Amino acid sequence: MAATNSSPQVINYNGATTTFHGDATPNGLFKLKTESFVQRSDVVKGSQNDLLPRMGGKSEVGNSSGAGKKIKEKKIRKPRHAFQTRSQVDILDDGYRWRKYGQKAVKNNKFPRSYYRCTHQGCNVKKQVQRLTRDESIVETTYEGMHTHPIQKPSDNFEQILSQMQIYSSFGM
DNA sequence: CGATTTTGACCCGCGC
DNA sequence: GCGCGGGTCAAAATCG
Repeated sequence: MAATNSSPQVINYNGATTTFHGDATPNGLFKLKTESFVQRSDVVKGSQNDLLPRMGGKSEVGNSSGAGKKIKEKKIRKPRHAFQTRSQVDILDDGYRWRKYGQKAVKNNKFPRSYYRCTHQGCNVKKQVQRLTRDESIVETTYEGMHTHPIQKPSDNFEQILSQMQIYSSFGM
């Protein structure tokens, strides 16, 4: 469901308030509709969140093949950026294709959290969307990783173009 | 028919 | 050591 490619009706940042927290860009390209800034040092905490070998996953029921050995690689910091967008829909399309791979309910929140993943080959960008119980109109989107491929979506909104432009300027490295 | 969604099960880290 | 919370994957179901 939700938006499909070549869909005439796509939910964009139309009248949505986006709040960025985490790594701010030195460039003043952030001229989007920023109403209120929320400070949250919850992004990129002092923890090692490198790429784990294989955590969650059930290969086979009752399968205990002791062959999973993996050495710990270097601790690479995972770029995690939280975005708070004020929208009525959780499906905020940023121009990329996402495939939902899970949904879990949070204890503090009444609404479940959705996990999305980029359907690109080699692009392991993850994104999670969570609705705030306090404000059902507020959606917290956390992006993990960065895209390295052009957007294959008809972006008719200038704001979107600016958004991706600034993203490339900051993370496109 | 293919891609994507949906739901349940499984796993890991941490706390107690 | 066990429990809780959070996160991921896999198979089945559904949409286009």
